[in-house]
Amino acid sequence: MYKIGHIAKQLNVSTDTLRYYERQGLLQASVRSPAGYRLYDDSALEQMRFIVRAKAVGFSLKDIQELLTIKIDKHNHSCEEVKSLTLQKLTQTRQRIEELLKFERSLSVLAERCCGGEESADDCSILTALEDVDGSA
Amino acid sequence: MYKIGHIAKQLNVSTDTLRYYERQGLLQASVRSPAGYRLYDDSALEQMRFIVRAKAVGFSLKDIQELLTIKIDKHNHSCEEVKSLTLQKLTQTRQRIEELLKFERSLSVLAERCCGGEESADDCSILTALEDVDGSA
DNA sequence: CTTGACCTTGAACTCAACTCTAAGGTTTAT
DNA sequence: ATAAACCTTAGAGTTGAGTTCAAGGTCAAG
Ligand SMILES: [Zn+2]
Ligand SMILES: [Zn+2]
Ligand SMILES: [Zn+2]
Ligand SMILES: [Zn+2]
Repeated sequence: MYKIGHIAKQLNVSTDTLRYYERQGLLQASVRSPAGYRLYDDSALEQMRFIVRAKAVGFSLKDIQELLTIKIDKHNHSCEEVKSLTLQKLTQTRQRIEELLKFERSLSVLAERCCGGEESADDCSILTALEDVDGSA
Repeated sequence: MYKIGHIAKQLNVSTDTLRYYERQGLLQASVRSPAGYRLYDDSALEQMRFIVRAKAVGFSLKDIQELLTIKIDKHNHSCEEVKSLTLQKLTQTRQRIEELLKFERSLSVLAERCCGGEESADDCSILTALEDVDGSA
C-alpha cells in the first residue's frame, strides 16, 4: 500500500492532481489508513498509469472517464465503442491541427515579409497587412 | 456613427464580445449617445477589423493589446518589436502543432489496430495498449 | 401609447485541468 | 520531545475568451 506522495512521485504528477482525479471520479484510493491517509494498492497504481498514458495520447479527462467505464467492465462493452472514442478524438485533433497550420502559414508569411529592423514601425508590413482589407491572412 | 449592434453584425461578432473587448482595453467606443449608447466611428470600425484579423492569424487578445499599443504610436516602436511578437507566436504555434501531431500519430496507430467490431472489448487492442507498460504512445 | 427591437449595467457563470491556501493532524527520525 | 516531512479538508483562485442573467432604459413604427 502506497501513500499519495509515493504514487505522485512514481508517476510524476502532484498530490493535488491525484486528489483532483479522485474528485473527478477517475481514481479512488483503495482504502484509508486509520489516520485518514489515502492508501493505494498496485491495481490503483496501474489504473493511474492507464490515465497518464491516455492523457499522453491526447485524451481529455472526460474521455478517460468513458474509457475507464469500459475498461472496468470490458465484457459488456464493445471494441466499437472504444474505437469510436478514439476516432472522435483523432478527428478533433486533426481539426485543431488544421486550424493551427493556417495560423502557422499566415504567421510565417507575415514574419518573412517584415524586416525586423530597429527603425520605426511606420511602414511595418505586418501592421499594414493586418490593417489592410486584403491582408494575406 | 454606428451603434454596437451594427458593428457586431458587420464583423460577425456578438455585442457581448464588443463590450468584453472594451473591458479588456482593446476597443473603446468613440463617444456615447445622450442615452448612454456606445457610438463607434469609422476608425473604431477599422480598429475592430484589425483585431478580428489579428485573431484570425492566431494572436491572443493579450498579443493584440501589444500590437495595438504599437500600431497607435508606430513612430515610437520598431519593426523589430512587431516581428518579435509574430515570431514568438509562430514558435508557440509550432510547438502546439508538434504536440498535437504526436497525439495524432498515437491515435491513428491505436485506431488502425482496433477492429472496431461489436463484440466485447475484452481483447481490445486500444485498451491493451493503454494498459501495457510498453504502449505504442 | 404600446409593442418590439435595441441598448445599459454589474456580476456571475462556463470550460479544463489543475493549483494554491489555510488550518490542522500524523509519522518518523534524532 | 520536537522538528521535518508527510497527510487531511473545504474552498477559492488561475487562464482565456467569452456568455448569460437580471433588471431596467430608449427608440421607431403603427
Ligand atoms: Zn521594417
Ligand atoms: Zn515590420
Ligand atoms: Zn476488436
Ligand atoms: Zn478494439
